[in-house]
Parts: sequence; structure tokens; C-alpha cells
Amino acid sequence: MKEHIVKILTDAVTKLQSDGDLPGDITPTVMVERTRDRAHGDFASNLAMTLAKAARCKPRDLAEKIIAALNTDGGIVKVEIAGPGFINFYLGSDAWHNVVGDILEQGDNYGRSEAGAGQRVQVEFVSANPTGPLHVGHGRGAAYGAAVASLLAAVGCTVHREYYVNDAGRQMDILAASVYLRYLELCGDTVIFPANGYQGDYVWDIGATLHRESGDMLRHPVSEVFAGVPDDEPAGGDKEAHIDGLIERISTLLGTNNYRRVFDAGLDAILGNIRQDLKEFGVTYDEWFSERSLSDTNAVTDCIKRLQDSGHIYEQDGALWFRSTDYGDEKDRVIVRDNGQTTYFASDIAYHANKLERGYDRVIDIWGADHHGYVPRVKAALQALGDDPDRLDVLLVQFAVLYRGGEKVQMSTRSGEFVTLRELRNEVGNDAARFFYVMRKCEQHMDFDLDLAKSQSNDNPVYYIQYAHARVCSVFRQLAEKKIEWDKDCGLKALGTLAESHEDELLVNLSRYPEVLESAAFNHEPHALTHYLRELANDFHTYYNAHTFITDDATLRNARLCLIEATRQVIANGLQLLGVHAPDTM
RNA sequence: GCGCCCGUAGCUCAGCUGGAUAGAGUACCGGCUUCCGAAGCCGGGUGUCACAGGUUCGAAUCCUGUCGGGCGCGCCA
Repeated sequence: MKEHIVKILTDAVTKLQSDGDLPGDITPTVMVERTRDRAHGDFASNLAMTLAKAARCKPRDLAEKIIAALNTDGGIVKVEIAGPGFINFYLGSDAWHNVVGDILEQGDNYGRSEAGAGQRVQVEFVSANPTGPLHVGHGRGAAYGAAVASLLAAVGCTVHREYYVNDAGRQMDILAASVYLRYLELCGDTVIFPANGYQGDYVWDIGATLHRESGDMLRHPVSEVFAGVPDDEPAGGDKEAHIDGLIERISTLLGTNNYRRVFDAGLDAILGNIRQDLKEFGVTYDEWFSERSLSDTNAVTDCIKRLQDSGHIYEQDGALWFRSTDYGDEKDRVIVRDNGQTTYFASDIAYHANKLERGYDRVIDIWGADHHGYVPRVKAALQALGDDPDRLDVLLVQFAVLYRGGEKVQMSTRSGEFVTLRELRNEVGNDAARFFYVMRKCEQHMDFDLDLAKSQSNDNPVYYIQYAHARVCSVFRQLAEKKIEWDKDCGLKALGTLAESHEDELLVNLSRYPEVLESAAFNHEPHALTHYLRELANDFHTYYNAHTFITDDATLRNARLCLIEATRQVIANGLQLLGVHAPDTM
């Protein structure tokens, strides 16, 4: 419908140009929008106002000329000029009826489109270090990333969902050391746990599994483990030096194979836990990309060499620096430390170069907002490598702060007293968590009200929408109980009997759904869908209270049943994209 | 100090890439069930769109500055 109006307006301008009423050298962008207020018709265009200057006449006069040149057919019953020069289009109510047939025919596919067909998009999200369970901050990235990916797929993009597994690097070594020390304690030794170690209970669990499977086989005297290790911070030393020293001692004592065994015990347990957690949360991936695989294939050293050969690397203080300031970063960055180890950034350059090499049209990274300072250096590196940094979109997700009983819930990763995603899911349920996480646009700080999310009341938007769905199902159950058949074809032919204002409202909003999807997908804004669904549910509940669907008038009844079934279908489709269930009963 | 994000009703937030009288939910008050689920519906009122300039037919929306809040500025990941 919208496209149709754009077309006839474009034709009208062309006609005016050939008649000499408009300068021929302008190519207007014709914009048609849904009106906010239906008193202004169904669609409106600001065309006359944008062209007024070029045409050298008043917007309203120009609007009149445009309307005179307009070929109105196909459902448009009235066109009028309003306000400063808007052209408003009024559609006959029967113009909206087709949407019901479309929805019932297309079912689960209604709203999907080919707008993004041919575009290959990669969405990388969560990618939390496998050093501990996912916490509520990761949950937002998970729900948001999954929704963005689903939306893009719904508009025809070929979407690749990926999790980047940081299975290499110092953080993982710290985890391995933490696991080993807990293991020693379970062997009966007394150790002073490092301030910088991972303190969570899950580390005990991993140590226990290791102890159960290996017995004392990996045990070394505590005195040897701590021999020559610099003092920890509580003892007046440096906690970083302390933990690095411990890692060094432990890997030496254990040897390559046994160290790898401890390391992998931690990695496998935690990554397995993360995968399970996400799966239960309804978040799935096409690929779990291993950071370690980059070093195994020399991708990191190759990248460094490419940068060196192209003159973007220099040496200073024993380290290798990437001159990212050449591309707008605020300072240069180290990629190889003076101890010879490559930095995390070096892996990330290789990883992003790898992504672009894979040929995606767009690469989307979803990061926590605390990593925002990282964006310029990654883009700089891609540019230095001769890639197009604009193919990479980094979406920054702001923090979610939990509230319980009006009080902020405190979180701290290292001390182990964080709130995990699993705890959140257990408390409020997957549906509420998925929905609440995407209710706000990603750059908005989020207050996550736990009490609201788990309340089974009308305050809770998830329940409100799900209830609308269940209510439609309930109507059809009632129908079956009364042994009445729903004659769909009869109903579709009788849609003209739907003349109530509530029905009109519902029809218009149902027809908006594809537009909402497209805009939400390309703008990466799943919150637009949550708002839309709430409005649609509201339209339905209002309609439900105002009119009876199961009436004696069979023609009217069948038509109304078509309408509410279409509503149910759209709610189900929308919730499905958000990863929220559409229940038949509640 | 520099950089990114945010500032709209008492509270939580929309505002469709510059449009018409700035909207929802919640809270508060009152009403609606012999009938399809009251987890619902209807009615009742609130705004210096943080502030000051600028751009134009037109600004909550775009630009600049100021103020306030969050986050980030490692040879950590």
C-alpha cells in the first residue's frame, strides 16, 4: 500500500515536470509515512513541502497541483491537503481487509520479506571469556544479539551466528592456576589463594572433578608450587606478578601435557556450562570460533607480518607497536609484549581480518559498552590491512542493572558474588528475561526490575502479550466446546462485515507488522518489535471486551474469527523472533 | 583532562532517521463480569522535551557549546 502511494506520487511529479509545472532537473525523494493520528488519514506525504522551494510556490498550492495530477485508484477514497502542506491519503476500510487473508495464508511466514535477500551477515555476540559462568550482563548481549540475528534472517539476510571463544591467553592461565590450587586443597594441602585468582565456587567444582578423575597424580608439594613466586598483594607485593609467577611454576611442575589437562578441565567445564546456559535460554549459534585456532594456523603472526611489511609497526621498549594513530586512534597499541607474547589485540586483529575474508557483506559485533574504546583500534587495524572498516558494525550494549525490592542488586565478577544468567532465568523465567532484555534500545542503560519481570500480573508486558495469544486460543476452545465450526473461507469472504472501529484499528496494525520488522531489523532495534506487540495486544484486549466473537450471526462470527486468528498469528510470529513462547493457555 | 553513551510526565521508557495538538506503561482515583479467561476493559492529568545558541517553511529529533549521570582511557583480557 505504502509502495503504491509512493509510486503514484512519483508519477504525478513526473507528469508535472513534463507539463512544465515543475523544474525538470530535480529528483525528489518521495516519502510516505503512516499518520500518527488517523484524523489525518492513513498515509501522509510531505512531498509538497520539500519541493516548494524548487518549484517556487507555496507548499499548499503545489500540493493542489500534485493532487490534480494524481492517479488515485486502488483503495484510495480521499486525498486532501492539510496543515502546512501535507498530502493525506484516506483508504477505504476494505483496503485493509486483504491483510487478514495474507496472514492466514502465509502463517508463520507472514511479515518475513526478501528486503535483505543476498546479504550475508555475521552476528558475533556474547563471546564471554570462558573463565566463569555467564552473568546478567552477558544475558543482555545474548538476548539482544539473538533477536537482531533473528530479525535480519526474517527480512531475508543470510545470517551466521558466531561465538568467539577466548580459549587462549593469560585469563585462561589464571583460571588454570585457580583450578589447580583448589585441586591441591582437595588433596588436603593448605594454600593461600591468590588475590587475583578466580574465587567462585565453580572453580572448586572443577577442582573436585579433576581430583576425582586424577587422584593425587597431579599433586606437587605446595612449597615447590610457591617457590620463588613474588609476594601477593595482601603480603605487600604485586598481585599481577604473584599470579604470573604461580602460572609459571605450575606449568613448569606439571609439564606441557598435564598443564594442558588442568587448563582444559577448566575450559571444558566452563564452556560446556556456557553452551548449556545459552541453549536453555534459546540462544543458538552456527559456529563457536576458537581463538586458539588462530595461533594454530599462524593467522596472528601472519597478520603481524602483513602489518610490518606495510610499515605500520615499530619497535619501542622491547615491544612491537601498531601505529593505530595513523587511522584516528588516540594512541598506538602494543601487539607483541616485551616478553614476546602477543596481546589480546593481536588475536583480535587476526580474528576480524578472518571474518572479513570469509566474505560477509556485513559483520556485526555486539560488545559490552565498557569495550567502546576498543572500536577505533580494531577499525584502524582493518584499514591498515587494506580492508574496508565500514563493513564492520560494532553495536555497544549498555549495562543492565538489576533491581529487587527497589534496591540495586550488587555484582562483582572477581569476588564470585555475581548474579548469574542462570539465576536470573530461574528467578524470572526465560520468557520474561528474553523480553525484558530487548525492551530497551541497546545504547540505553537498563533498569531490570526483577519483581516486575516475575510478577504474573497486568503490570508485566510479557504476560500481557502472551495473555492475548492465549485468549484467542481460548476462544477457539470455547467454539469447539459449543460444537461450532469455524468456516474460514466464509469468513474471508465476509470481511466486509467488519466495520467496527476496534476492528479497523486491529486491521491497520496487523498490516503494519512487515514494516515494523523491516525497520527493526535494519536498524538493529528489537525494542521496536516489543512495543509493537504490546500495542497489538492492547488492540486485541480492547476489541475482546467490546465485542463478542462467538455470535449467532454465522457470517459475522466467521469473519471475526478470521480476524482474531490473524492477530494470534502475528503475535506468535513476533514473539518467536524474540525467543519468547506464545502459550495456548496460561 | 580526553573519548563514547544517556538526559522527554512522580517512576520506567517510546517518539518511526526533520513534520501536524510530544505519547505508552506504571503509580493514584473512580467505574465495568447472569455472556468467548477480570492476567482484561473504560474514564480521570500531568511536561521550561536538561540549558543556551545555530541550521529552515518547521527541531524532542540535525550542528556547536554548557551543565548533570554512566562507562572507558594497561606491554589485562
